[in-house]
Amino acid sequence: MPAIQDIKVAVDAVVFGYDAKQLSVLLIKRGVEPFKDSWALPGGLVMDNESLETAVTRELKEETGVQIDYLEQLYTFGKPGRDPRNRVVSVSYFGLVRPNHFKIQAATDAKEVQWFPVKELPDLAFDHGTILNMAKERLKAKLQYQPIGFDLLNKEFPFSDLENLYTTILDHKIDRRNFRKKILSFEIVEETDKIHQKGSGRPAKLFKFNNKKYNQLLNEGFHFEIKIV
Amino acid sequence: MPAIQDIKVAVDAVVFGYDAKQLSVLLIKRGVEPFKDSWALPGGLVMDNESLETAVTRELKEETGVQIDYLEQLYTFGKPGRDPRNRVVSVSYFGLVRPNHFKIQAATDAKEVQWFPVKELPDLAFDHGTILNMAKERLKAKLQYQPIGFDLLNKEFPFSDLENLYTTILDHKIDRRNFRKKILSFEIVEETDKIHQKGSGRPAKLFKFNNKKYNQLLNEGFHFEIKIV
DNA sequence: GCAAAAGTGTTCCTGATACACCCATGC
DNA sequence: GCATGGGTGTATCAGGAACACTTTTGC
Repeated sequence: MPAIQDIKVAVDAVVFGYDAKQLSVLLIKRGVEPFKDSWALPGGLVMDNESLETAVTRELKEETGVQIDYLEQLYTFGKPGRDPRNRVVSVSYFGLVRPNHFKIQAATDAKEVQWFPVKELPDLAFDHGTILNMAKERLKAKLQYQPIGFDLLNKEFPFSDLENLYTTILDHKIDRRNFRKKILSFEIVEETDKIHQKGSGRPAKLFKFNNKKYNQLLNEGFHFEIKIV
Repeated sequence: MPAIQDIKVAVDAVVFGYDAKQLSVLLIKRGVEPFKDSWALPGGLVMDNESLETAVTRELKEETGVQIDYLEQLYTFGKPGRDPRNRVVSVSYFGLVRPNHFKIQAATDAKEVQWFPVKELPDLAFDHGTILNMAKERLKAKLQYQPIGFDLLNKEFPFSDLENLYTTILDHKIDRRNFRKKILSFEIVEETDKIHQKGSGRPAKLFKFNNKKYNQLLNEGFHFEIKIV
């Protein structure tokens, strides 16, 4: 057993947002060394008495001001040398926010915060590029077997938003009729009596995800699945 | 930022073995406080200059003597209070071993090592019961979308072993003909020219998993899938 | 010859895929 | 009246599920 272990524990978050047919990631510009002025994932050291989840939520709030709608653990990165100063083990998280929680504001260690479309990412500090890639894979995979897409849309959304979300993130065409049929067959989205007008074209009914119904179906052995490719 | 962080980093491993139609887990009896004489997952503190994977492998070798055939990260547990002494964040791993690597031998912090059938588990130290449950879920899920079952069997195995492995771990009946047809249709297992005699009954051809072929198919977009339930 | 496990095909049915036209609105 | 996006049904096809008898060996 080592006499005294000298390793720090940090958390980092990859937070995705979706709006205007674009998938974006929340990044901060570091205000302190190392990698001062580089773009990086929001995150920081865990405090002695808070849980890992509390730490991510706190750091996100402090550094970016975003309110998170979905959060899960992604992976833990701990190779010696990933931080040039001390050994740091980083527990990374994967988060999603709705468009109306997009308001951001930099503070503490972050001198800037910005949403970057995933197609136009800057170089990232540390091994954050690796973490981000893993998060993108996770998002693509999960979209196909868990209804997490709804956490990227407004609570009430036109069907075309859902459809665009899938085609954009998975980068694949979908047959509109079959997609709608499939989603509706799950009986986890409900029609509302609201109607949405988007400039030109026929107005669209708004739908909403019924989470209670989803959990109930889960208990009965239901399995969400949208296969693309 | 906290002045000085006081958190330790550990690794723990849930190692599964399969033999004689039983799924077993590798546990150690702790030789030191806390939880002295309790059964626990093998693991321990990470040394300053080793990676997390190296740490698990080392601890497994030291404490149990097993050689691991498959290893992946499972989840990181870090709630304050999970260790009665210090705050310890544990990165847990999920491992599989083949029957012929079943030889075990206790050492260092472990005063005993033993394979426990998952149906007859003792109470575990710390939150190791939770970790073990998550590992069981992961195993069940992965069996259905990755060919990891082969890492629990001998390199060359009769088809019935594979079939029994699936029925045992997933706790569900499978149609022998459909199962064989499905697996063979993937073209990732090959017939060998060996034959295996198991007491009574007709001798069985031995098959082996072709990992190169599997990886090649993966690149072509192949997706392993055995759906049960 | 009988007990035990291995090996093997066909039918049916469900669910996925492919595909094109009409509708409601703004300008 | 035309441009824009929304809404809808059917026919075909592929893959999953159900199902039982024959073969080879040991005793």
